[in-house]
Amino acid sequence: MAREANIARIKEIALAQLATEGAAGLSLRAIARELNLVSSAIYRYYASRDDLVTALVLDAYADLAEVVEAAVARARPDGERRAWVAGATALRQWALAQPHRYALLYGSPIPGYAAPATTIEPAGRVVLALLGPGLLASVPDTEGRPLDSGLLAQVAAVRAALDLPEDTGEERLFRLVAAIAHLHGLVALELNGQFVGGFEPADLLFAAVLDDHAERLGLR
Amino acid sequence: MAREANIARIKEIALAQLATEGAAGLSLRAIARELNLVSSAIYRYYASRDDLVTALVLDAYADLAEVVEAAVARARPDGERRAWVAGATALRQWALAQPHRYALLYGSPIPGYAAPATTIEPAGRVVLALLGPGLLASVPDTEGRPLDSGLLAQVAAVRAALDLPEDTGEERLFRLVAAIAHLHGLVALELNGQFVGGFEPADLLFAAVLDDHAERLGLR
DNA sequence: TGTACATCAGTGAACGCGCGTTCACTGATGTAC
DNA sequence: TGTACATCAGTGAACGCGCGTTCACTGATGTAC
Repeated sequence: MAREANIARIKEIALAQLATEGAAGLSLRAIARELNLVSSAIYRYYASRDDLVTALVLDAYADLAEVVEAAVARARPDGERRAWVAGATALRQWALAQPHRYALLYGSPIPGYAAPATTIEPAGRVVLALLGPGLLASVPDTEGRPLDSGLLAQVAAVRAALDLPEDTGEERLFRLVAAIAHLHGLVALELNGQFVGGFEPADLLFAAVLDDHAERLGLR
Repeated sequence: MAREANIARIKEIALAQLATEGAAGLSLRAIARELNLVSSAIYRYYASRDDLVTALVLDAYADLAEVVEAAVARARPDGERRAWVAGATALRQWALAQPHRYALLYGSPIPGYAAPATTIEPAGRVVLALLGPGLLASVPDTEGRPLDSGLLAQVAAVRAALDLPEDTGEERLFRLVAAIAHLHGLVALELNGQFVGGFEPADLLFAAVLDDHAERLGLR
């Protein structure tokens, strides 16, 4: 059907705009122009600019989740540690290759745009992909200082949001959440480059931090 | 002098815009309107929109650095560990109180705006503030696995960029850089809230991670 | 096989709005002699 | 003390451009009988 091909073209052009102008500069008129269409014709495909943005967000989450899932699946035979590193590295590569899409998902919010509730679950899928089917289970449960009870409750909320098994230890989950936050911190630093003038954490630092978390998570 | 008061007013209004419209929506005309000025009058104060943005960026770096420096200085008598936690917490509080300014410095880049070289040094000042006058020295030098040599070189680049003493151990510096990346990762997560639908890492998780880094850095 | 109708992608004009930047200018204030 | 001049904040009009969204419409294609 030509309709689907057109939708694909629209998204493609929209992504190119995202890359050059940023999310705030995404313009339906400019897309129409590039498609040799009259500006109002876009409304046959998306009811509004925000609708298009939402479509891009959903696509990006799905795409990223798939990439991470695939990487984790490929590495799992070599152990959960390798799987963790592979998943995180896949996320980083995806972000480096398509910084505009990463920014769309994890960057500063787009002024005037509020992501609808439909994006919550796909966002969770990325986290689940990083955790993988076996990572959670293979992190040992106790280690180091015990967690504050309030913190336990907070972490339990993540468990609920992600629909993880009831018996997932909060302490394990806490360490995983912290590791994922670290992951995003490094990626953001690398992408925005605003950390220390000109310095990019890059491959090695990234690998070292991942490794460190693997060690502390007790993965093998 | 009235000039300085007007510059202050302009910046004030610009910050308010930043908060509501985001950096991409910052408009000289809107500022003029709010000041009951004709739009061209703004050009008596800033040569262009980008100039104004740069002024806001410089202000934000300076302001943040000051806040962190003060917090670190206050806590130092209680030891370097407290100083680290205090500095990081100050950064987080600043970011939570003024998310738009944090986004201006560490968020996704503003389309069409390239920060001039004059912003590099002020950016470094924030990192230096977090490191504090004594933190670097009080982190023990060796621990755990030795670092890859390429990574050592990368970390040495940070040392040069920040103008740190020649004898600053790379391994120490690496752990500090990683900790700061973690810090930004958590803050970005808390601000953007896009991590796991609706979940915010918040106080306790933040504190636990900071504490963890303090432990691993060997701070007391 | 042929006709009547519905569907739907795309048109073109318009509404009402925004923006950054330039330019020649006015008019008040401050400075030098 | 008074005059001539420079400085400079602010004016108002204009240039040339952008945007999202609505609306009545055309014309081709597909569907039902």
